[in-house]
Amino acid sequence: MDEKYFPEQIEERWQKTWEESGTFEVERDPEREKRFYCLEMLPYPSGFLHMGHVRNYSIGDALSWFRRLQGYNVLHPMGWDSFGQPAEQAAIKRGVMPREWTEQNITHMRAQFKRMGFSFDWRREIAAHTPEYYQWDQWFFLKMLERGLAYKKVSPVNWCPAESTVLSNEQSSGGVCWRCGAAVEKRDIEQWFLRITDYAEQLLADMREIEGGWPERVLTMQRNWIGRSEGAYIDFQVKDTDERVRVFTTRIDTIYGATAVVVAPDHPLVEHSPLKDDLRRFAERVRAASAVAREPGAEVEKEGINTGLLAVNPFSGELIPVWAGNYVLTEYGTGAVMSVPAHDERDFEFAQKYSLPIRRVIERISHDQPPAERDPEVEDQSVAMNEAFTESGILVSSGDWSGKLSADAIREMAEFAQSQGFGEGAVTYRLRDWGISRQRFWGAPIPIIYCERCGVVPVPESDLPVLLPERAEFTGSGQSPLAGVPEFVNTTCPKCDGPARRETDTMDTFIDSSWYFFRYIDPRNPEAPFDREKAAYWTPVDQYVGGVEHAVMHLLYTRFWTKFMRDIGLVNFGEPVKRLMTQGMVVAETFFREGEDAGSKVYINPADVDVVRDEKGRISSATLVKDGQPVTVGPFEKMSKSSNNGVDPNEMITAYGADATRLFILFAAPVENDLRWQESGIDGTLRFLRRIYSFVYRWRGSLAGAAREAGAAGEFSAEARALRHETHRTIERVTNDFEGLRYNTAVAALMELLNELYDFKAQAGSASASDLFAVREAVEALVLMLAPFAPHVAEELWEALGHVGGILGSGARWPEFDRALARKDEVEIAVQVNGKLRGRVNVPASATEDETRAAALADERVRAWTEGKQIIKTV
RNA sequence: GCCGGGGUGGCGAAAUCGGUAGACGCAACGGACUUAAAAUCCGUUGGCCGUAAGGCCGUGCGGGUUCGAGUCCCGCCCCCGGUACCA
Repeated sequence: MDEKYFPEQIEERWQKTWEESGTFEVERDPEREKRFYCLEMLPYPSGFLHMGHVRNYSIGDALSWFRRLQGYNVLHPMGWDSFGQPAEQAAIKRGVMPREWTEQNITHMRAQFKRMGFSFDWRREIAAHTPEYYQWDQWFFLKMLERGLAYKKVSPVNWCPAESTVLSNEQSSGGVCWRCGAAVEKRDIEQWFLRITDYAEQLLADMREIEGGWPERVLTMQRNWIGRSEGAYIDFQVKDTDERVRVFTTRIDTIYGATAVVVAPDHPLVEHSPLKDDLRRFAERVRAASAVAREPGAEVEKEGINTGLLAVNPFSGELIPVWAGNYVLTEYGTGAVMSVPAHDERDFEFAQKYSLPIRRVIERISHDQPPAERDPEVEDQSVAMNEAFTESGILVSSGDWSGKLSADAIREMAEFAQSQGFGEGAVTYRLRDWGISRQRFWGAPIPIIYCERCGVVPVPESDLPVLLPERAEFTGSGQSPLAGVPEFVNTTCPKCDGPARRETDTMDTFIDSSWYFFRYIDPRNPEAPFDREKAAYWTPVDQYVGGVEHAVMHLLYTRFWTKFMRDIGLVNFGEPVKRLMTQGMVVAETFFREGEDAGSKVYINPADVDVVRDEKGRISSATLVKDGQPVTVGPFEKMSKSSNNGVDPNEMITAYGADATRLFILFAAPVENDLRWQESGIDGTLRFLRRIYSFVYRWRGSLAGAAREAGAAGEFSAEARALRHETHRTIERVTNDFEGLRYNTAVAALMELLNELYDFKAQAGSASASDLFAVREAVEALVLMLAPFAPHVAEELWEALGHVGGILGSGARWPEFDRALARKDEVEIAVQVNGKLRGRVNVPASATEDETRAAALADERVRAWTEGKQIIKTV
């Protein structure tokens, strides 16, 4: 141990020790029932670690250390989400092959991870782009195909024009590409789908199992995304044709108020319209308009055309017009609605614009008077209503159904429709099947062969993996580069041996990440994706940590995938993750100058800026170091290339050490909050590490001989008792904070304990045996509790305190607190008179209410406020 | 619009059950040490009034419950995230 704290030396030394002694390598051990699977979302190997990564993995790493110290067998693995777009972009731009590019990046990033000192079991490392991994993607695909869960169809799909590829609904949420933000277009393309909709009901119902363990907002987002809607299908006969138009409604009770049927512009029914040419033009226009990315919240003007067709309301027999409207969506429900202007806002707006009748058929329930039956002759309420009445109530002007409550009518009318053969109760979902075909090279090939004679033939399991070729032409044309590799495309049919062609699309990379954490438990298994026994021991994941941006992508897909794995007998549960933590972003100040073009900004890296602060510490101005001229101070933004406000973790490690960097990132804000990066903050945590280091340095000689048993230390002085109280109280707080992942307060508690140690009156070298015992107890607890945050320095200090073999190797355990010691034997009670703080008194913790009251009343200041008054009180 | 989460010092934040608001840290200011700087150590730091003792005010706004409200209830405002012609 040096006199001064040099993070670099310490960190290098312990990283080497950990690696050599396999400190974080674990095996399934059925004897050890206490096991813990701690997982963080695997990174895309972009080549560089950023602060978001550091935060993500520091959170998981701290928890892993905590559980290890508690005696758990902890699985904490790491791997690479190494298929994907950027590798292919690099190939297009710079001609480097995706595999080469990716593997270089992995090498570089792995070294960065090691430099952070994260406690991964590196023997279990996996990478999605290796055939040993992606063959199981292909295997799962074949299993889904067998079970009818994978199918191919032509459908309008989301197309990202910037990246020339198809996206799933989840990946184009909000009408923009999840990766690049480009407005998504619709294209008709034949592609493979997975029937995630078969699991819609389970995905909703099983949320009960993870409620409390997952953030409420993630569950809400998934619930909304699945979008379950209960209602009924109703068929309207179209006059003078054999066609029926089927609508979906959740408000069948309002059907007597339907004054039109409105269909989507490209609904098949419009072919029967006498105005079909106009309608086709209308459909074109609507289609073009919807391809433009819209501002969220911007409402599109409702437009429609009367098709000239008439439909029969099956309940009332009434003939109503059929319109085509831009507000009816092809992809939801049946692409057709019954328009009830009186009771639906959209229909109301549409009816007003096109002067359709508005007929009220639901009244608010009133206890004073029965609902008035409307005069059928004057039933148009266009004047009387100035907005739609969308609540449920009691039916009026609805034939035999009048007088019923909405809830009853909804049920009974659906049953009636079914018995009459013109409808049925139904549940629809917003969730669509998962389109997984990508016109990409850098992904797992879809294991399908097209034979002229046999048609679509799955690749036999024994022929897996379907290997990606080493090279291809990268043009960015929108067709898979695989199509241009004849030795890949041309093959023979597994059934008839005749000439055949391979599927050239690859799988969505979200398939890789849907089950990767099961591969960690058995990463080299050549026979199966993983061993069931091993899975039964390690999974489900106890704690998962990652960004919230995956709420309706990865986190939904992986729940679906797990349910499928359960159905084919690989696991015996349907929820892969018990607890989920979504960490906040790392944000930093931005600085910029006006660019050449009006309104454009040139962002300047914070490292190149000098800031001037006013006496309150607020930034008052900033100048560019290079030229001394002022720059504009912008808002805090997520660290990114585009805002040029990223901080390189490598530079932080060089300047402050991995320990201080990790400690700061966990201390500066609660894990779910955004974290404002301020370099001065990391100074504070470095200071804390230096203080604890120099304290141990000063005391280690004296502590070496200190008693390890409280009894041997004899009587404790008041100060030693107070220190022991602080120690045990801190252990209690920190332990509880770990359970709730409240790292910021855990670190604060450690800082407080260190402050107590600095305030402790005894000096190293002259302390009594009992003082030494109290200090030793405090320091050892402090060092062990520091290990999850700053493992290198904790190891160094643990060794300095006389322990051999490293923290985990020495058999150290998370400190236990003594409940009696954690409680104070004397408490300060604040005395309030009429709700105002008037004094403080110290009483023994065991004091009765009467004693406390007496003590309170004896206090001078309290007496001054209670003099001559009657007293009624509580404690 | 709807759903979810928030609003506490100059800043990040704390207050786990309705009981001392602002722990811990940053920044700032003052002091010690130093030829000097860095580092380190000590102190001050929500606002107002007061020489002081002390008092008053203070957790987005307005009400309410309570001996007592950052915390509970009612009504608003604002911010962040998600999402939408979803029938």
